[in-house]
Amino acid sequence: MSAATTTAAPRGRMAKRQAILAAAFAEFAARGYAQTGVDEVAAAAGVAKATVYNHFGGKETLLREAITASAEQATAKNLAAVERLVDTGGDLRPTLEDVGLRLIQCYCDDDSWALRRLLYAELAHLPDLLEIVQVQAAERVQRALADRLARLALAGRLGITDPDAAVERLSSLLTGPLEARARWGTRRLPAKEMREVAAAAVDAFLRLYAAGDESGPPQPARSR
Amino acid sequence: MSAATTTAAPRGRMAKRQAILAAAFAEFAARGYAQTGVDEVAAAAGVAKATVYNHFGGKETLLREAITASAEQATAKNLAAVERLVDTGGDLRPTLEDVGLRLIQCYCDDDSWALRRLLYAELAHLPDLLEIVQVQAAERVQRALADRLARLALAGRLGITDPDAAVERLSSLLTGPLEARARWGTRRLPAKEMREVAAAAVDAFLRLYAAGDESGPPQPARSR
Amino acid sequence: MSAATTTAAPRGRMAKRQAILAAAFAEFAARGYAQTGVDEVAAAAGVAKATVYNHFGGKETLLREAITASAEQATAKNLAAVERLVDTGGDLRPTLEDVGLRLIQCYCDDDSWALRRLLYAELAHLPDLLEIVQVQAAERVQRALADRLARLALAGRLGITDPDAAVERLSSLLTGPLEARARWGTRRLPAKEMREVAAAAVDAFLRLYAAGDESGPPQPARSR
Amino acid sequence: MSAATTTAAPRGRMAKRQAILAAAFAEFAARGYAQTGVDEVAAAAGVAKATVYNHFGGKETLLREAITASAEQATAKNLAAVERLVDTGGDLRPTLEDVGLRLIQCYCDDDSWALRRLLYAELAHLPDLLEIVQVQAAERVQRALADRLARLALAGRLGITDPDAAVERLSSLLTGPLEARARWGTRRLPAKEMREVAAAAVDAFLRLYAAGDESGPPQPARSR
DNA sequence: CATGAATGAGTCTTCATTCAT
DNA sequence: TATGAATGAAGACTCATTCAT
Repeated sequence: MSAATTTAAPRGRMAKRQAILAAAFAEFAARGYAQTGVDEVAAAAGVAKATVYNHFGGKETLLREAITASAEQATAKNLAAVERLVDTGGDLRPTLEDVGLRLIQCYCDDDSWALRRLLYAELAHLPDLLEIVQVQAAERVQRALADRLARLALAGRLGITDPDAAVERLSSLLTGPLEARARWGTRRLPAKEMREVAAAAVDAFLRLYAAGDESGPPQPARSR
Repeated sequence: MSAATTTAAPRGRMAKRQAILAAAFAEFAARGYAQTGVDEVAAAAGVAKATVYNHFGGKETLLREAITASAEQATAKNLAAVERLVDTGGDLRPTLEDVGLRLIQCYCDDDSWALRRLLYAELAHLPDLLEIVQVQAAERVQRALADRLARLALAGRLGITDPDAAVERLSSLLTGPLEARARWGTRRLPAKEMREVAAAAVDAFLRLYAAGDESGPPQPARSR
Repeated sequence: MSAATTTAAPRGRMAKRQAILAAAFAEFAARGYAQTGVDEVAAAAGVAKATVYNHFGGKETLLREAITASAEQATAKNLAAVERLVDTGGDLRPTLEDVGLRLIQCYCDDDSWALRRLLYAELAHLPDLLEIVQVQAAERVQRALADRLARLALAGRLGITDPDAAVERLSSLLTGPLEARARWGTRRLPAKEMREVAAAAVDAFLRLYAAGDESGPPQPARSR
Repeated sequence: MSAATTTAAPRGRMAKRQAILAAAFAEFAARGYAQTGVDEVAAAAGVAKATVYNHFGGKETLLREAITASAEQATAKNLAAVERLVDTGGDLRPTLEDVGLRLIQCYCDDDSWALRRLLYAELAHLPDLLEIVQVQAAERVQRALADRLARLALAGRLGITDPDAAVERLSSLLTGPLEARARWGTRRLPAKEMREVAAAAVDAFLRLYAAGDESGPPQPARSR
């Protein structure tokens, strides 16, 4: 998507719509929503400015739809990663490390950083964006991951009582270190460092939730 | 600071400067940098628009200085929290929970969310802001916390080999859950939930780094 | 052109461009470049301010193009006057007086004064304007006049050796008195006075360059 | 005067006033009246901005007084040149050439060009400036020159009937070529070229007004 | 439907001028 | 009187949006 800046004029109508969306996300991500003019988006998409209005009606809708589309793509990638968390019968650690690494790669993707930047920047301005991303994207991934962990617990491979709490811990251990290490998206993490973070997170996670260890989280039922 | 929107006209020159900075941060945080006019900042600070330019020379400098000032305040609060991590001789858990809770409170402070929003939003636009906040604020707190943990390890109270890695884990466990729970700053966490998160994080941390447990992190020396 | 201040909204695109140019020259001439706002030019042209920017990109370009256009018009008028200097076979004096009077009328035209005012005022600011006017306008007229005088000399009607020097003298005698008499454009010269100046200049010129009189200018080849 | 840009802080009150006037003329001449801020004048004069207002009350007065002062200096120089036009008994030509050259030098002085630029630029804006310069400066010089020519005519050295007309011709021949040659003040005339112009003008003048030649100007009494 | 052209509202910035010390 | 600070009015320029073709 970040490569859609210059496109050969698309022929179909839907192709034009897609080109505009892609250009919009790329430009907004590069310079920020307010700093990007509709002209620039139109130019990057290879259409006239008025065409953007014909398709989306206004700049705000354009942002909303561009963010929604991007969030959907990101969610799909995350879900694909989670779906690799299957019990192969062997050691769990390499499987978890693989999934962890893939989730980290999703998190560190350029578009992913751009999406978070746009969200943070415009949250105060467009609060309903939160709904889209929180409910449609983040929670779906969390739920899918919780499902898989619950299944592994049922199978006796992990000592998990509260899958939601376990997911929260695993996610925190995976993504917590990334903001600082990737300097909020301005530095590209080398693959080696990603693997280290994944390994460290999975190691801690396994020590916390070893099979047969029912000590789990100490709090009573979580209040959420 | 978020209450300084309407101020009785301050008398000294420095007082005016401070009023402008406070107003700028509050207004930028509320509506975003690009969406906020210098007029609005000036009005909120109770000065004329030109006075803002006399003091700061332009809108961008205003943002820079407002962010720097806010980051300094946030850093001071964080450091104060870290400094409460002293070995009282008794059980470590309540001390860690107290410090953890305070760090969470810092993280969940309105100004803190506002600061992160502004940073995320303008990072692409003003990359040097990262230096200020990353080096002057985040790393300083991390280092201070690592120092304290190292001291506790030396005293045999924690089984820590690599203090930096331990800090990374503790921070992740403490702040990782907050973005989703606080809905990126649009929901105010109840005190009870903060305590829960702190307790859960400290519990996991203590289980990972129990005294005498030298298993610690599995990787060799971290590559950063 | 100085009457184009209020125009019925022109329909074509070029018509709008011309209207803006005319309005710009009139307004700049009336109040000076710096004292005239783009709003005023736009209002006088009957278009929106942004339209001015769509066409010319900025205030400075607007001035440049307005001056260029005006200089072209003035040059055309001057050249038309010069072209009337043809050898009718009869007495040369009335022909020269007619041409001289026309040149004086060009010089004393309101737009002509305005053009000189703008040029003088902005020369330090926009030095390349000199090129436009000096080369494209003044020198073209001088050359055309020199050509005609040379032809008359060849025909034995005037005793001219160096046509450039002769033109310099004729121009000086014609326009030299005008600045003071017209009070630098703030006073409109009566037709009678124009005729007097023309007659006096031509009389002196004819006495200096009577046919058969080869005394001419005393210097050797001019050093320019 | 054009060297007064940086001044050691003057001590007396009048010295300060003079420094401000000199700085004002220099700055106005360099960048134009509207483009020059009062700050810049104050800085160039080495005083505070408010001091300028204490002395002159406003920017417009500052321009008026600076122009007046400069015009007085220019007039003095011109009058000094004219006063050298005395009958030495010998050939008139070298004397006239000397005076003519000096007048040309006055005309081509940097301050002189700057003065004309400012006048032209602000004439529409401040019409009373014309009075100052036209009456106090130009006409005084013309009258002084007419007086001298009349005296030479009375002495039988020149064939002049109407001294005003003769002055008009002499002035035109002297200064007419200068605008184009000096490119409206943007090119500095070499001394050789000044001498050429002076010689050519005087030669023409002497041929027009040779002693005993009473043909003079052909018109009836001039209508001014 | 796609587009080039036009626009009105809004923003940053400057500057002549005044005031308190 | 001289000055540093403050200000209100004004101006250049931009941009999201609409209209005529």
